[in-house]
Amino acid sequence: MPAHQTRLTDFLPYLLSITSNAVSDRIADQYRAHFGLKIPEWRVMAVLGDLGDQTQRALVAATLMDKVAVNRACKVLEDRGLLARQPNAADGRSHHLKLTAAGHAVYGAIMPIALAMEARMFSALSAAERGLFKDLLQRIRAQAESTGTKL
Amino acid sequence: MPAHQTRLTDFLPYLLSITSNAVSDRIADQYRAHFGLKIPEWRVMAVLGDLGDQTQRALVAATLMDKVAVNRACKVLEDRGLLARQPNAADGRSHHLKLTAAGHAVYGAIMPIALAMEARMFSALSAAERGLFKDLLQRIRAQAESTGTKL
DNA sequence: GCAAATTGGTTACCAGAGGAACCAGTTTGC
DNA sequence: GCAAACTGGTTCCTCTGGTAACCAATTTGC
Repeated sequence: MPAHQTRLTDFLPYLLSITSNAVSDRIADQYRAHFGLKIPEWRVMAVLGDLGDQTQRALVAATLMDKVAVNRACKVLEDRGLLARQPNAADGRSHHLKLTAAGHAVYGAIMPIALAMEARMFSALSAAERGLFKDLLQRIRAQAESTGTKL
Repeated sequence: MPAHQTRLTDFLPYLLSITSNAVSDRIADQYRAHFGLKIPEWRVMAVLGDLGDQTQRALVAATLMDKVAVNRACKVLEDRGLLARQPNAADGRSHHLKLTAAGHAVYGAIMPIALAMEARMFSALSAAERGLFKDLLQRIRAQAESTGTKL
C-alpha cells in the first residue's frame, strides 16, 4: 500500500496545472510566431471560421472566455482587418462579427498548423489514449463546475 | 469516420486549459476560504512540510514555479509567521527556509483538506482512471517540454 | 589571490485575466 | 406607452504572473 501521499508532485491538481501551462506556452509560442495571434484571438477566429458569424455574446458561450476577453480579442482582430462588424438588425446593441476575406485566409492557413501542433503535442499518446484523455477531462470539468459555484 | 474536426471544443489543448482552470479555481477558493493562502503559497508550504527545510532555489526546483513567485510566496508566509529564515552557513546568499510551529500547525490542518478536495474533485474517476490520467499528464508534459524550448 | 563569470535572491516593471461599474438599447409589467 | 428591470457591450481598475535588470555572495581561471 502506498504511504500517505503528501508529495506535491503526486497531487493531480498540481500535475494538471503544470501540464496545462506547459502545453499552453508551446501553443502560444506557435500562434504568435506564425500569425502574431494570442490564444484568445485564435479562439475567436476558430469559432467564427467554424460556425460562421456570431455576436460577442455567442462567442462568450462558445469559447468559455470572459466577455471582456472576447471584446478585447475582437477589437484586435478588427483592427488587423481580419474581422468586421455588421449591424444586427434584431438588436441594436450588438453586432454580427464576421471574418473578412483576409480573416478567412488566415483561418485557412492556421487550422492545419493548429491541428499539426495538436498532433505533435499529443503524439506521446495513442489515438485510443487521446480519446480517453478527452473523456476524462470532460468528466473532471463537469465535476469541478458542479462542485461549489464561484462564490 | 469523423469529418475534419474543426470544433474548438474538440481541441485537446483547449479542453486541457479550461479543465485546468476550472479545477484551479475551485482549489484556490478552498485554500483562500480556509487559510487565506494562495496556490503558490500553499505549494511552498506543501514542500516544506513534506521535505523539511529548503532553500528558495530548492523550492524552485520542487514546485516548478518561477523564482520570483517562490520569493513572493515565501515573503508572505514569513510575514504571517508560518515560515522562518535561518542563515545558511554554506552559502551567505541564501537562507534555509523552515516552517515555524504555527506553520506546522497550518500544514497539519491543511493537508487533510487538500487530500479531501482532490478526492472530491476527481471523484468522477475510478482509482484506475486517476492513475492513468496522471500517467497521461506526465507523458504529455514531457512531450511539451521537449518540443521547442522557450525561445 | 584577484578579475571575470556565475548564481541565489530581490526589486522594478509590464502584459494578461478578471471583476465592478457603466452606457445604450431592449424587454417586461402595469 | 412608460417606468423598471435586464442585457450586450465597453471601459476602468485591480490583481496575478512573468521577464528583465540588479545586487551581493560565490566560484572559476589565470
